[in-house]
Amino acid sequence: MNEKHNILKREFCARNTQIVARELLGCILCRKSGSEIFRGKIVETEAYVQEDAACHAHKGRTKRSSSLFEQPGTAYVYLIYGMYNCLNVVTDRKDYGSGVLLRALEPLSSGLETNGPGKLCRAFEINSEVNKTDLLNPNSDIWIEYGEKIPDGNVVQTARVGIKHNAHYPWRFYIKDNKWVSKR
DNA sequence: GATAAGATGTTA
DNA sequence: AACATCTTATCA
Repeated sequence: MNEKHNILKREFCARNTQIVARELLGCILCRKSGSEIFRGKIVETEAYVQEDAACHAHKGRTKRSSSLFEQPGTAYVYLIYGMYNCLNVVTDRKDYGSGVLLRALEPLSSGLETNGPGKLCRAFEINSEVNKTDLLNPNSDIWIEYGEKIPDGNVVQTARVGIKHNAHYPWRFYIKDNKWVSKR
């Protein structure tokens, strides 16, 4: 039996970015490291689209943002403040710059105690090598599986974190009362 | 080629 | 509230 049978379908990511950000809550990010597989439930996300000045794809395709224009389900990893990586899932459609930032996970394997996008990537050994890999490919060392469905009553939608432009947009989603959601 | 700013996290 | 730390974008 294939341990990756529950991987997300391409159509899941090929939708409106805010929908994907909402639906990704409860899904499982998986990372293979050697013979071990680490899993974490996604509990906090943020949506970024091309029209949004806070999005790295806002000014069009650049060397850094080019991943955001790949097909839905592609990973976009970038370095922030010279020391932390952040992981995005590309959404919507090819050649349109949009994605969902994964901000926090609930650890389902030990040793993954994290909160916040930077530590998340440190724990999962996500670096520039992961950039532009396909998160929906069963042969990849990192992928996303379907998890539990989060009812609307347990989803909180608020403003995004740590940005200057359009900071009031309520494009951040997290699971209510979940201990692993980042603070700030 | 130089420079400022940044989707963060830790420390005081 | 300061700071660590470096790539990218945006000038010149």
